[in-house]
Amino acid sequence: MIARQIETALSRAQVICKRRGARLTPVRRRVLELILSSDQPTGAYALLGELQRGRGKLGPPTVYRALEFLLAHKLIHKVETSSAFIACADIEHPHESQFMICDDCGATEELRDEEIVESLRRLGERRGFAVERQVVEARGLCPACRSAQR
Amino acid sequence: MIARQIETALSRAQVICKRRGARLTPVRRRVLELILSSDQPTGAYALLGELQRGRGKLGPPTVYRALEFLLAHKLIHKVETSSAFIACADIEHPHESQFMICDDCGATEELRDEEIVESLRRLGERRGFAVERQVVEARGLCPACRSAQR
DNA sequence: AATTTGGTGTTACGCTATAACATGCCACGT
DNA sequence: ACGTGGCATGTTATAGCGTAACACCAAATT
Ligand SMILES: [Zn+2]
Ligand SMILES: [Zn+2]
Ligand SMILES: [Zn+2]
Ligand SMILES: [Zn+2]
Repeated sequence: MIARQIETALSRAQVICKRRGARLTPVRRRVLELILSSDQPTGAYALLGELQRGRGKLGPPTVYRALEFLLAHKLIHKVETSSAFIACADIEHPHESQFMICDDCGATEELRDEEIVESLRRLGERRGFAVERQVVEARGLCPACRSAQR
Repeated sequence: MIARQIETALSRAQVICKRRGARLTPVRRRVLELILSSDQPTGAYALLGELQRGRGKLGPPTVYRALEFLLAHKLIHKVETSSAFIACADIEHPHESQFMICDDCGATEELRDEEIVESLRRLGERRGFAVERQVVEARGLCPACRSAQR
């Protein structure tokens, strides 16, 4: 993402937080900025490394707490199979989403398919299960790597 | 699972491996047995601990290599959001499956819904993505914990 | 017999995540 | 202004998950 878009996204996040009485503090804002800057999912320790470039030595809890906040407010998603974090593509409308992850280059795309969301929710309901969170990730090869393979 | 069923499952696994020219060695068989014995997903280090009770000190690679084999042959599944391993409920028919995991008690159920499998595969295809592996996990509250909460 | 292959043992290390406690900051009621 | 309670952050230590690299051995292949 380019600088211009990042600023816009940060402003929007700021507004959303204010509306909810939540505080997008400098640390949290900076972590979100770092995640927005990368087009691929970023690991917690990579974020920590970047954070430290500005503020000297910091411990993992600092970044994990910021991540916890950003996750709670759905400003970012966690990609479970990569143990990494990615900016949400539509923070105005909290949602469940799905991810396509390339095993070759790591490219990760956020998708939204209501059919899958509903199927999974219904599947749980039928069993008396109250689904709170969905993790749906498809791993494989992206179009680019797919054609490069041959 | 009770001892009787475990033996049956192990025998079936043995047959399947032989058919494929794969070797279900003592270590691998033992790890599978441990996973079958637990009705909840088991972590690699818990398995390692059990393994050591019989064979003295062993390192993590021993158990991770066994897990790698069992996963490759679809005798077990990995529950990504728990970093734990669970026996497959139908090893005769390799498949993609989904999991319902209780955040409260850890109870984990393997489901099979072809609709979700197909939706996700098609979703990938539409984007030129070749889906090799699906991770579909729903976290929430199981029926028991749900009623216990009130 | 020599070579190859696959499985295991061993050591060491890296990455991911959290517990526990200390410190600092700010809003609020007095 | 003062104290206080709540929240965010800093700090240290440790737990949990996973793999690289190399050594060894036994069975299969030549
Ligand atoms: Zn999103
Ligand atoms: Zn790719
Ligand atoms: Zn299964
Ligand atoms: Zn439960």
